Amino acid sequence: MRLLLVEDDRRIASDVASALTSAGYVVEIVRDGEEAWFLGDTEDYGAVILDLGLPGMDGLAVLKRWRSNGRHMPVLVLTARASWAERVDGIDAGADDYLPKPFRMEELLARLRSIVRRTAGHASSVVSAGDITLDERQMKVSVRGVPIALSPLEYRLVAHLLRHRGRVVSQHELDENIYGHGEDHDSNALEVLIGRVRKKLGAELIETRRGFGYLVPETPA
Amino acid sequence: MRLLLVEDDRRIASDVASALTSAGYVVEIVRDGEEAWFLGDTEDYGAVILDLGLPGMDGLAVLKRWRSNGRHMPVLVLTARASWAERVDGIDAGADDYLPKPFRMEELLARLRSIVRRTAGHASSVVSAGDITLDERQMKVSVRGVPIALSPLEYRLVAHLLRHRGRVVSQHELDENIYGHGEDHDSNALEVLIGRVRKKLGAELIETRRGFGYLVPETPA
DNA sequence: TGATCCATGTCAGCGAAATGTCAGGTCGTT
DNA sequence: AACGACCTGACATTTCGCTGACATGGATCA
Repeated sequence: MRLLLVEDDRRIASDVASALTSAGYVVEIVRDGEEAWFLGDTEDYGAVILDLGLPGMDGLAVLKRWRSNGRHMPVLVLTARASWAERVDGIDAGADDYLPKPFRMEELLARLRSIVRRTAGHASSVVSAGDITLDERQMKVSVRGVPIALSPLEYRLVAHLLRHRGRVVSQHELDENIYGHGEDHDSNALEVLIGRVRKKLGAELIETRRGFGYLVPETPA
Repeated sequence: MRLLLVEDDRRIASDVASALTSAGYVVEIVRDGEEAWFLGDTEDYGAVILDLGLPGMDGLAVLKRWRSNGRHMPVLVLTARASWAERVDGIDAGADDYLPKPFRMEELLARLRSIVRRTAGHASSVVSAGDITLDERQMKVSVRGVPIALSPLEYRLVAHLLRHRGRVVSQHELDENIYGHGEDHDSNALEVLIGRVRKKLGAELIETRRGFGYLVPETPA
């Protein structure tokens, strides 16, 4: 799962990021409120870990703007100031949970799992493109109603492409979202994966944009 | 909005009640588990604030009986004890949020707003999938009407999977909800448990989603 | 106290599924 | 045509989940 980590303290950011990474998440880090807002507004993250006390734009303001733009991803708020007033503000701004610094990494992981689980029902869980339907709750992919068995990696590939249908997705982005950060790329594993998915779901689903990446066309309503 | 406040300590009850009243809620107070259960079962409340440690009937038991009767109003549990195990018990019993004592009144209000905001859930006393029926009130599982004896862990497993039928449940989530701790996982105890349940209830009930978790398919009505 | 039962964890090994690797192919661009 | 990006099929390897057998440990009861 892809996470956005918003934290300006480099030391904390890298500690947290490495813990998250080894827990199997794919992590993007930003240190600035403006950029955090932009990414959270335009990209899809499974969850956001948001430090208050940021340069650029206040963390709570970022959160409120996301919420008022209809962005519902789970948000875990971190803060050094552990006053109850802040907790209240955070919850009212739309935070799903709240973690005062300093914290143990295990607790962060536990709370993260908790909010991800709790808000899992809110995601619109069925996406489709062309003949293909993806049910994220059941992790089931169907072609014209017929369920197709996909391996884990194949599923992640399809899920990511369908979530971002209508735009070109680079190989690098796919790498990051499907595998973790294993920098190998003298391998064509991704291409092989694409091939296998095409064989199962039909070659038309995924278009190749030579030199740029892959595209699942948006289906006109 | 009308609230039910279940709290046997008169001092706390009146403090909370006056705070709630001045926050605009209409509050009814009960001090006894039996009466709480009766009112919660027969009247409609926007939310319930439930203290554990009650005379008459244990708070968690009250909550469980509400839930198994199909009462799904948001419930905020107050407790002096806040261990992980308690939390798991509370969540299993159907609590929407937890607030450890002592607490700030503002935080109680914030959490109350929060659980009311996400009014969505539902819980009924009997769920079924395929040939399997789970009666949560009696903690009884049947296959085509024939009761099957399950061990405590087996029951928790089945109950969790059936409550969340129709979506893939990760091994980790099962771990957390069946056992109550975090990071042991170099054991295959859960897989063994799954195997035993399958032997008792039939292999078709639980599908394996390799790499992701398990799924009890939703049965079309 | 000891015998026994039941629930549960542990372990080793099996087999299938998943995934990576490689060695050519194909296709498009210059 | 030549180059590089991409595709494909075959094969090797690794991972994952299942199973049966055994160990442990607590509860119960004579």
